[in-house]
Amino acid sequence: MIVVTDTESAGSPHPLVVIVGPTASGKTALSIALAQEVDGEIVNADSVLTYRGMDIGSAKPSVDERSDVPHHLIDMWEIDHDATVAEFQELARAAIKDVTRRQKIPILVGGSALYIRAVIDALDFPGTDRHLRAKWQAKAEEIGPEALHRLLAERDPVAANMILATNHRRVVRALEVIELTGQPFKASLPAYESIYPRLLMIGLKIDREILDQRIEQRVDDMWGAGLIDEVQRLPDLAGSPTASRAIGYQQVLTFLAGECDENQAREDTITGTKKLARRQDRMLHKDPRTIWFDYDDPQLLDKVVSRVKSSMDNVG
RNA sequence: GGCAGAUUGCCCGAGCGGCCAAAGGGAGCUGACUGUAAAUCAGCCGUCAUCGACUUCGAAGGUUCGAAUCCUUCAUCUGCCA
Repeated sequence: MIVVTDTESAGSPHPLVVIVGPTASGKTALSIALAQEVDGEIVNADSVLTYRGMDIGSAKPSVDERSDVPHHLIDMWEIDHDATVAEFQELARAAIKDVTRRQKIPILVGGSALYIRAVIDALDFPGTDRHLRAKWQAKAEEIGPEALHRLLAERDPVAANMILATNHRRVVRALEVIELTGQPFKASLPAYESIYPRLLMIGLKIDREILDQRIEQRVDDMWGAGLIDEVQRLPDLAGSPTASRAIGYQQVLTFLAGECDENQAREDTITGTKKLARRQDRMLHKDPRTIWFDYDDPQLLDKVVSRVKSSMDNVG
């Protein structure tokens, strides 16, 4: 297991603060307010915020908000960049190191458990190879999913046992990794043990009914703010394998392609966002390290600030 | 006012005498996850429950061994005629 060395974090009085919660739970507001209180800097852990030009549909913090507090890993990629967790992991760890070195508190903010865990836990990604992946994808279409799964079973019975044949994407990925590394595909996530010894995880808890209302409101606001225009200003979006999948963008692209009407796209965005938020929430709740607070607790900021401060006092 | 057609579970929608608790889809709930994760996939989804039992297909009656499916009346909605 990788452990961050003393000079990087362990001996530092600065913890790594992580703020998690489903989409529309108020992470952005909390993280900015917290950063101002404790002299922190924000490290984004959201895959869509990394893209330049995707502002409205990603609910990206505004330029104003970002001028109050330094933000890292936002707007760092062009639309046609293939996002990968492996690359993100490296950049995020480097950003945290940099913030810590400057004696500021890094605040990692995101809704995807995999992205958060990629940064804070001992995950080692084998990387990707476009050609290998394309090759296996083609193979999948050629011989069909069952045959592909049988191939996987020959090469790595353990992985095949853990991956359903119907989950083409994971089967393809497993075959890709096996060929890339020459090693079996490790198909299970590690324990919830951070490589950052001074970790404080804060979760925002929100009732689903209220969350749904906020999502509806948020999507309506996005429409009013010109999400469709934004998509039209991004000619590369449709061809991008990762950016085009973002909720809201995906639906607007479908509308612009003439495959549904505008209202349908708006409604699909709402339900898509609700599903996303639920999935995020369920996954996030499995992490036993997270300390949960009500999203609308009037003392929220005070409580979180005092957690952060007490974790700093406890040094040594 | 006259003629024709509809009414199915949270929503859409198939079913047109037994094989129907009722296809399929959506929504919802839950789970998996070293990947592209705002992705991908799986299970559950009338009620209670172990096989099993019980209440459903606009409402009320009727025909039949047996009805979501046939008949009658009522209610609501939709087309054509006035």
